[in-house]
Amino acid sequence: MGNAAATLRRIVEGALREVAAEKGVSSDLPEIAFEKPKREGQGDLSTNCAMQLSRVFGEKPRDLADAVVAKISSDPYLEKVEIAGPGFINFFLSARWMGEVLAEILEQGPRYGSSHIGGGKKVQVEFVSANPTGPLHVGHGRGAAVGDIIANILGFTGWHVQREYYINDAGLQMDILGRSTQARYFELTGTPEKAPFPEDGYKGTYIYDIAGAVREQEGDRFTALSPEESLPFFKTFAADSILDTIRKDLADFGVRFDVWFSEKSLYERDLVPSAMETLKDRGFAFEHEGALWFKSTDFTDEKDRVLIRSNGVPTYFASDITYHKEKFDRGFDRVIDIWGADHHGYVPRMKAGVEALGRNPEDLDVLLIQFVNLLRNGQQIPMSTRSGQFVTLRDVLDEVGVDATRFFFVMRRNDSHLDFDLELAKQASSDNPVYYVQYAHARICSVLREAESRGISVPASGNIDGGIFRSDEEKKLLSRLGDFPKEVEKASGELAPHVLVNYVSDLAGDFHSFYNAHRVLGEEEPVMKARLLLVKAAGNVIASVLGLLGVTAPERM
RNA sequence: GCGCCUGUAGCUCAGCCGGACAGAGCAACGGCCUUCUAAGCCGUGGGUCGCGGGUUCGAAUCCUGCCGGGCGCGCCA
Repeated sequence: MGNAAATLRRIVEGALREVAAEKGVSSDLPEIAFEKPKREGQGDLSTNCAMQLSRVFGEKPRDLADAVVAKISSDPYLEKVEIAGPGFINFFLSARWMGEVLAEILEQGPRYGSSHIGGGKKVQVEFVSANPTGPLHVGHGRGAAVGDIIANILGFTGWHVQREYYINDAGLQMDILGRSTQARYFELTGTPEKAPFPEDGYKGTYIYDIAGAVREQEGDRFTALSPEESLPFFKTFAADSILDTIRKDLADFGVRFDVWFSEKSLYERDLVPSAMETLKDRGFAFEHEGALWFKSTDFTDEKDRVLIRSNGVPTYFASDITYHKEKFDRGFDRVIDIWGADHHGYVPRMKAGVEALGRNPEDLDVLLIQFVNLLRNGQQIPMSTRSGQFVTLRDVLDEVGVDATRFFFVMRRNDSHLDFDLELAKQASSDNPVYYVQYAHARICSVLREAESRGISVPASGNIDGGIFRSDEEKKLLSRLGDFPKEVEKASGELAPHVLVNYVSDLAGDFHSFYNAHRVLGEEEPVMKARLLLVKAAGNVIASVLGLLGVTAPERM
C-alpha cells in the first residue's frame, strides 16, 4: 500500500491546501491519516481529516469533505471517491494499484515488508535473564519467545539489534545454590552431617543431578575438606551446569543470544563503585545511616532506595544501575528490557536510575510479560516455584514442539495473561491456530508443486493487470497482502508480536477462502497466471511472517 | 492502605494515541470433498464493551468515582 497511500496523501493534502486558500484558513495543516475501513463497501482506504479539521475550517465535516473531494482530480490509482457517515472520505483504489502491489511483493520477495524505520540505530534487547539457579519454566519461555520475536521484528524494520542475556551470577542466590548442591553431594556420599540442606535451599531434584555430576567428576574428595573450602567449587559448578542447560533449552527453542553478560563481571571490572560515584557526582546518591541511598524521589518513584547496605554489600539495584550504565556506555541508542510482570514495581526505579545517569529515560523500554496459565484440557496445571513443582520450558517443548509453543506464547498481548492449553497446542486441527497458518502455506506449496509437475511455468514476477482479479476473495487476499508493511511497522512501533500473529491468521483465512472459492490450475491462461502469482505472493508473505515468529513454514503437511 | 495491569459474545481474546451498524477464533446449529491438501470453506444464532458520572459533533477507546480479578509495595533477588 506504500505507493498508493503516499500518492493519496499528496492528493488529499493538495486538495486541502486549495480549500484552505479559498477559505482563508492559514493555520498549519496536520499530517493526514489514512486507515483501512472496517467494513466492506467503505473503500480500500479512508481518512477522517474532514472531521478533524472541521473546527479549523469552521465547516461541518460533511461540507468540508465535499469541498475537498471537489478538488480531487482523477488519478490512475483511484477508482472512485465517496463521502460517508459523519464525514469520512473513502477511496476505492483502482485495478492498477492491485497489479502494482502484486508486482511489488514478488519483486521484493523476502524483503517485502521490511523497512528502514529504525535508521540503523543500535538497540539492545535484553530478555530471559533467568537466575542460573534452576531450569527455565514456562514463564521464562514466554519472555524468550517475545524477546526473540521483537528482536526479529526490530531487525526487519531497520534497527541494528543485539540480543543479550544477563546472568545473575553474583550475590546471595549463588551462595544458596552452592550450599544446596553441596548438601545433596554430602547426602550422596553418605555424609549428610557435613552440611545440612539450607532452609531456603533449592529443593528441585535437578540439584541431585548436579551433585551426582560433581561426584562423577571429582569423586568423594570433598568429604575430606571443610564445607567452606569446597563451597566456591560447588557454586561455580552448579551455576555453570545450570547455565549449560539453560543455553541448551533456549537453543532448542530457536533462541540465540549475541551476548551472555555476567553480573559478576561488573564487580570484577570494578564498575559498580564508579557508577555509584557518577550518581553521587550528579547529586542523586547520598549517605544515610551508614548506607548509600539513591534519591529516586527526585523522579517518579515513591521512596528513596538503598544502593549500598550499611554492611557494605551492594543491593541488586546497584548492580542494575551499573549494568544499565554499562549498556548505554556500549553505545546503544535504545535499550529494551523484558521482565516478568511481577517486577513492575521496579520499573519507575530503573527508569529513574537511567535518568539519574544523565540519559533520557525514554531510551529505556521495559516490557512486562504477564504470567502463563498452563492448562490441560481446560484444567489448570498447578505450579509453585517455591516447592519446585513447576512445568519447565523443556517439558513443554518435548510435548508440544517449538512451532506451536512459540506461536502460542505470542498470541496475546504481552501485558495480558496467557492461557496455554497443552492439548490444544498439540491438536492437528483448525482449532489450532498454528496449524491453520502452516496449512495455508503447505497448500500454497502444493499448488505450486502441482503447477510445476504439469509443466506450467510460474513467472518469478510479472506485471499483471490487477483488473483480472474480480472476485471478493481475490481482492481481499491481495488487499491483505498489501497491508503487510503497515502491520510490521505497527508491531515494531508497539513492540507487539501479537499484531503479526493476528495478521498472519487473517491472511491465512483469506487464502483458505480464496482457495475454496476458486481454482488456479486449469483456468484459462491469463487467469491462471494471475492466480498463480497471487498464490505465490501469499506464500511469500506467510513465510515472512512465520520467519519473524521463528515458526517453520512447512511445504507439506 | 498506596501503586501498576486488567474487566468486550457461553469460552479465549483483538480493537483502546476518540470516529461509520463493536470484531475474530472456539463452542452450538445447518450445509460443502469424482476438480490444485476437508489440518479447509460457506451460512445461522449469540453483546447493558464491569457499573455510575463527566469531556466531545461523536466514547469500548479520554477523565473521574465505585465494584470484581491479577501483581507489586524490603538495607530480598
